[in-house]
Amino acid sequence: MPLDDAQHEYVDKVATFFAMLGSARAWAEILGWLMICEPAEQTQAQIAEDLGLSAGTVSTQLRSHVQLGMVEQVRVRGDRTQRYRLRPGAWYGVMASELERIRALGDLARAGETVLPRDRPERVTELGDLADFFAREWPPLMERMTAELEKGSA
Amino acid sequence: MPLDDAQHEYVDKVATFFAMLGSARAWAEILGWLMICEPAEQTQAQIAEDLGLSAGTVSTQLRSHVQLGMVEQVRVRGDRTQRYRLRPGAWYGVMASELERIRALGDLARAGETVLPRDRPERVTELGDLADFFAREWPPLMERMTAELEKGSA
DNA sequence: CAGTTGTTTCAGGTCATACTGAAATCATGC
DNA sequence: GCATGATTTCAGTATGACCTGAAACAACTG
Repeated sequence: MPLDDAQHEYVDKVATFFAMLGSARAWAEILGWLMICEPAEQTQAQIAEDLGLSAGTVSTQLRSHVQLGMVEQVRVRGDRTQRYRLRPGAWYGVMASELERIRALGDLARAGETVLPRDRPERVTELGDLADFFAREWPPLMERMTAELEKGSA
Repeated sequence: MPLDDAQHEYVDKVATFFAMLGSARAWAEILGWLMICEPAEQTQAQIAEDLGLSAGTVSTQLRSHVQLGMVEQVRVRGDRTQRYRLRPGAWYGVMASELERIRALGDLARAGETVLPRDRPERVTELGDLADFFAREWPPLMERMTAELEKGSA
């Protein structure tokens, strides 16, 4: 089913947002469309057709989504075609994975201690303190988040 | 003062990290150098010389840092040259500004309500709930952060 | 006011990457 | 096993970003 005007506008809005953050346009368009398409499960061919993208682009960018954990494949017995859909809890997963980046920042700060400047060393140490703080706070924050979101959907 | 081996390695580490997140290499190198250079205040010419970058690149990328609030200019009376340094609390500011992105995500989710799919509408609504959650949690988290970091530096 | 040094601007070269289109590959149904 | 259609791969193109180098500009010194 092709996109109507409102859907097209929304896909564009999502694509613009994520493109601003550095994502490939096609990557972001696919994400936007998978948020609102009907049914939620779509084949690569359908996505390519609906968004006017080449099959190659859809294949590549979908693989990226799958690797990032945003999208999952759905096997349908008796049907040759694979379907893809936004993974339940996809948004939650994105936030949870931020912890890895926080840890990487902490590593970066610790590596800086070997070249710690005498003048204003807090340029480096503040980063370490910040990373430590978030490394401590993030897990309980994630727990509160899941508790809150489940409550909403119950 | 040119970089010694350890400093060069660290600048490279910082540059690689931020380049992975999509930053320009020169932007990230300048950031890394401003974290550990001595003294903390540097002129554009010094930075260009030390990092082996052109004056134009340093001018452009430094302006970006200033606009993002990471770096500030230091006026020195009686000296023709402007100096730049990593802003105190620069890392804190980065985290605090995340609230804007959270709000933007919320706007995106709300815009999606006009095209809410019948099948699995939580693809959109979960994003909104998530954004609302973080919009509520972020300010108190920031307060705890500042309290904690001040305690450490006291 | 001229000279010197630091900064900004900008045209051009270089490089990385997104995307396409087509060929190859794969998976399934008959 | 063959035919069909979906998916993957890949060479080629194009778009855009980064960076440089040079010229214009600004700010201070003597």
